[in-house]
Amino acid sequence: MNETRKRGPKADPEADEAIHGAILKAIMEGRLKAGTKLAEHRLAECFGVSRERVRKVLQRLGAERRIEIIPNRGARVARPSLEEIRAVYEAHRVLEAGVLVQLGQILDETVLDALDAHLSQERFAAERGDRAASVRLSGAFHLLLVDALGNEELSRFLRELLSRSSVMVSVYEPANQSLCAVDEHGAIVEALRARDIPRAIDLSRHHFLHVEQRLKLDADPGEAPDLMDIFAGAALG
Amino acid sequence: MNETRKRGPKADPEADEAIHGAILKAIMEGRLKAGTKLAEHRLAECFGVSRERVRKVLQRLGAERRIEIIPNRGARVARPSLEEIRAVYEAHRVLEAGVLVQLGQILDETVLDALDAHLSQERFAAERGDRAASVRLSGAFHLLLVDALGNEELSRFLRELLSRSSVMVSVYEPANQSLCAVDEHGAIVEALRARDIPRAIDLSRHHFLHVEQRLKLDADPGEAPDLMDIFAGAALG
DNA sequence: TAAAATCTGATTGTGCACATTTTTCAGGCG
DNA sequence: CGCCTGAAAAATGTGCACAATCAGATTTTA
Repeated sequence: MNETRKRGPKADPEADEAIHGAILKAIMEGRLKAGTKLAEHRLAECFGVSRERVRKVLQRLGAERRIEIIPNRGARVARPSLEEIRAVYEAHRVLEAGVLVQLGQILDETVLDALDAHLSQERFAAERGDRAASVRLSGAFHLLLVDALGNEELSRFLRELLSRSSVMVSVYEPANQSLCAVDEHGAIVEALRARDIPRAIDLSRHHFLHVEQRLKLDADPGEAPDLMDIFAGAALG
Repeated sequence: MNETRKRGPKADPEADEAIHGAILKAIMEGRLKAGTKLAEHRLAECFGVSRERVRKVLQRLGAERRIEIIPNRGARVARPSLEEIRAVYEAHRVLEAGVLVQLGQILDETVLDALDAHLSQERFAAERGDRAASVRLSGAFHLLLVDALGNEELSRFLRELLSRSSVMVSVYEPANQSLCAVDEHGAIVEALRARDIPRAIDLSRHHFLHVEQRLKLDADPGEAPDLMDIFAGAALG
């Protein structure tokens, strides 16, 4: 009785979570591009729920800075300015420096092995030329670093930053450049294995500055996509 | 015409912001203690607004992790476990390490002077034995460090962490101990002035470990305070 | 008498109707 | 041809009524 959709006015926190996750996933995967309008009634149709439920989820996404809500003008996927993008990348860079310092204190072989395993996946994706996988794994590398600390607060903050930069990629990044050079990730892991934290920080720093430099501005507004297509299979799933 | 309360069903984003700010301030100042029930109808009375408006604000505070919302059981001020507290302090410590690294790159006399001025205030408050001011200034010191970077993301994240630790203080900190020794703050500034970043990081690290060690667990539930008193002057202000 | 079950008052969750604002767009004017 | 004007249409914001659920008191039962 849990898998059938409940139409009645019963409390249903799972549906909220499902819709939140579906929209967030669509943003992360680039299917929802920056600036796309998120009309309440339309979304309600897509998911087959009431407008109020969509509304609540949008408010939450807004509080999480995932989307931008303008009073009386509705919600749209955040279209960050170049300044904001710089700030997000800088925040990630600063955070990672701190993470590396802390990693130097608690580093063990298990973490290093996990990082090595991840690097293999990254290299494999790069060899295949699988851009989608490369983008995903590139973000996952940095996530792996914070998750190694086992700190919920830091992990969540980085996830927030990553979800925002994923939007930026669709706006400011030319389509055919790889995001994070695998070699640079590898160098960081090497420095970590050698317990040379200052070098790891410096490598991380230049790695981010590299990525920031690659940002380019092409204010291509693009087409307004059909929400029905984007959330095709996700209706109450 | 802006200072009179508007009863009509007009859009009023300012009221939301005002209520959000009032509750947040009450939490930060320790007037709302951890675990306090935040009943919707009661709050609506306090602020003289509809229940839905309060509801929306509570949802937002929940998304910001300021309060805890349990389905069908309402909202209460978060009562973090000892584990969560440790995590928040650790997150602050890790973040500040990264901040210090970045500060080493952009540090100038203006920032150092601002820090010195702040230290004077802290010392003055400590001499007076003004505990309230000490607590406030102690948090402000760390805020000053991130704000020196001029990065909106980092500043907001730290503010979130601080608002959470301020709740913790009321739960786990014995009433009569000073929070951050001014000397430790001063030592960090000294290391910064000497451009000795590794030392600054180490000082910061031990400073936080110090504070963490001082945490004690006295699960005093306390009295249920009267919300009407707490938000006495804040009705639509 | 103590534990379990039930009932009741209070609180939270949801959909709906309506007010308000924004957007769209057709028509007229310079 | 472009631009302003204004009214219709669409979308958002809000309060209200009602349903569902929970906490505490009361009653029932072994």
